Amino acid sequence: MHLTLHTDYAMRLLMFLGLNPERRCTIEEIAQHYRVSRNHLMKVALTLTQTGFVDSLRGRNGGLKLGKPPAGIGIGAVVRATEDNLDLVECFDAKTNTCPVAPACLLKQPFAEAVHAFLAVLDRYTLADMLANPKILNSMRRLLDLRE
Amino acid sequence: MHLTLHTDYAMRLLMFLGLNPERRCTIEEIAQHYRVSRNHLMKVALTLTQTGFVDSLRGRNGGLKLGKPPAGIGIGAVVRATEDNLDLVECFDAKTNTCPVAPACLLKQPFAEAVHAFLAVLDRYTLADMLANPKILNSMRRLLDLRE
DNA sequence: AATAAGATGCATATTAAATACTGATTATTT
DNA sequence: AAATAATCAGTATTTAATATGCATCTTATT
Repeated sequence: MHLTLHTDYAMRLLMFLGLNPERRCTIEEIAQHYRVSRNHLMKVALTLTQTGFVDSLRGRNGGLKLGKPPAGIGIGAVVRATEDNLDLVECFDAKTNTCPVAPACLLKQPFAEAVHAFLAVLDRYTLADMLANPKILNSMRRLLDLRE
Repeated sequence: MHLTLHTDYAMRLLMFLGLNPERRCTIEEIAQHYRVSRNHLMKVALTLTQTGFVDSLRGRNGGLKLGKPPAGIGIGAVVRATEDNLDLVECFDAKTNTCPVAPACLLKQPFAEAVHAFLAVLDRYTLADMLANPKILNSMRRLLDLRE
């Protein structure tokens, strides 16, 4: 059980923007900072833009900034937006299910409840919580300096 | 985010054994019942045998039966045994992590907590709960009859 | 001895995810 | 107006994880 890199990158991107609130950051620079595929990050940025977590501006001097204040960006909401398949087991999706016992099976309930609990925990945290530690800002700055 | 078929099949296998407590069932017949790969199910059976959830006997008249009473088989424990990679994000595993911010990042904590909550819910259920609905027995019997 | 079952290891196929590529669109600067 | 720098969009390719298949070995019963 794991989340996709899509979600992982989404969180990193949001953290980067949260640590640089005074300006627009380009996808290019964020990708370089994390040493991550620029193309993939671009799709992540698109998802986040379409869901309103990020505000994008095209053209020269364009780039990304947060679409909401960090305290308004819930981790659970981001995961729900970026992780498109939260169906834990085959039988969660009637379309693809092949298990003949599914209609009478009692397994779905606890799994659904477990996913709910999982997201409920993430809903208690926001991007602001992720930025609370001053060490992270220093660490990111240092890494940026090293690279340049 | 999803569990592997390995876990899915493990639960189905345990339910089948739980519904047929009076005899040993062969992997072959369970695979046929769910219309599932016999080879894959065999590996699932091995995992469950090695972790004690299932008791296996080789040779003629051999087969599988539950290794413990249904009320002693927790869903959370089964998931932990069959799902080998519960590392939600890359940085959970220091060996494979590539994110340069990981040491200072605050993201790990909420995700770890969320997985914990997820498993805690499953720990509240046992195989006995899954077998509580008489409809499932009927449904399985009917499907078995149809097939033969 | 023959047979029927699980155990084991290796090989292959399938699928989802990640990445790369190409071109289009938009805005700014000169 | 032209050049440039950025995001947006769609498609194709690569890669890795998962699932499946196959061959052989071991064990127990008849």
